[in-house]
Amino acid sequence: MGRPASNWEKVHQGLKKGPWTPEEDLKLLNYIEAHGHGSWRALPAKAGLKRCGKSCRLRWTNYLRPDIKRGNFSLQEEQTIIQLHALLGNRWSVIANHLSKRTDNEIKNYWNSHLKKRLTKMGIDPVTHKPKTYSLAPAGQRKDAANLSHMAQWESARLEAEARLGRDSKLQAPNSFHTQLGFYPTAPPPCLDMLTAGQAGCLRSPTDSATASGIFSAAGNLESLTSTMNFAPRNPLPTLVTGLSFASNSSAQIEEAIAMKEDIGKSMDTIMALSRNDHAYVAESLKTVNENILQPDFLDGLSDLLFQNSDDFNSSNSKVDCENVGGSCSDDQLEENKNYWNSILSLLNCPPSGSPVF
DNA sequence: AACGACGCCAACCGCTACTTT
DNA sequence: CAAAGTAGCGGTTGGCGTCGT
Repeated sequence: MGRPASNWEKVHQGLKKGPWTPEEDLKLLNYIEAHGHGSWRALPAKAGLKRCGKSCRLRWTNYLRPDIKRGNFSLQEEQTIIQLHALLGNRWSVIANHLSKRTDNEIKNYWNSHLKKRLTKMGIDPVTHKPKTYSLAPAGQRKDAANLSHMAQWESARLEAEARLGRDSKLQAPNSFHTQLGFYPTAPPPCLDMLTAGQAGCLRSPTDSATASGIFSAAGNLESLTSTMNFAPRNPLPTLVTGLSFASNSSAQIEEAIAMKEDIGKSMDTIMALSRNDHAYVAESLKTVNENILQPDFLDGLSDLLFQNSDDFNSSNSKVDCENVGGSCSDDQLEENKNYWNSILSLLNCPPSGSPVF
């Protein structure tokens, strides 16, 4: 008798499961090289494979794709994964988007089998990326960290948008080789610094969330941002606006900066250009909208904000952490922490391909 | 040499989001 | 606008290799 077959079993009756043989790999590879993958569901029959389309897609994306880097992770890659995981959590596909040539599955496995344990050994909670004693910290220190958390929320959303645009751009700008194969390798997502600025400008009060929502909706592909941020009710004064105050020392300057950044929100053309990877248009448009947004001062201010927060954090929680692991906090370690956040910033401000948009 | 414990990683499978009809 | 189809994501599983006893 036994249990009734599940839906999956009904659909996949007679299909092979388990490890792929070299013959199967070859069939799949040959077929995709000749015809592209097209519809994954239809592919197995056409390619002469007794597998489901999903299995073929997974085998291709995680193993056979020619643009996959295999082997040990470099120190740089490890650092990137840890930093992005601190911002994004288990959003492996978004993280993978920033580690060219690595698959989300590979990163996920590496995290679970290596990095998670390493962080745990170091006394860091791999989920929150905070020292395990963090919850005992005084309220003021937690507030500083909360600011960082807000920052992370924004950057998380931005990275998600980048990943989305990256995916979309694969569909929009294939080269002949990829057209032939029917797939597109990881394309450099356009730099969304303007979105960061847009967020800062448009979200200075809870009521402005509607404006932001409109912008993201108009951008079409960015719509899901609104669903992941949860910004307005909980964050009446988003951290990035505070970040602006580091770039502009007087309130008049802040207002001016905010007003200018709202121009970006109004510039739907610019956003649409961004979503279609029309970098030249975006660059030109931004120049006319607000020349100050992407000035180094602004980003430095943002960076300072992080440093200030992390310095506070250093002087309290991180020191606790240092003591926890059996040492004391030196200036070097503080500097290291500062560099940690600096590297996050630089990571976020540079497309993974290293190709500057502006 | 045999066995069990453990770790790694490819693949599975269910769920969700997105697209098409 | 709803339903159906499709693709993508992420948690989980199971097989295989390695190491220790």
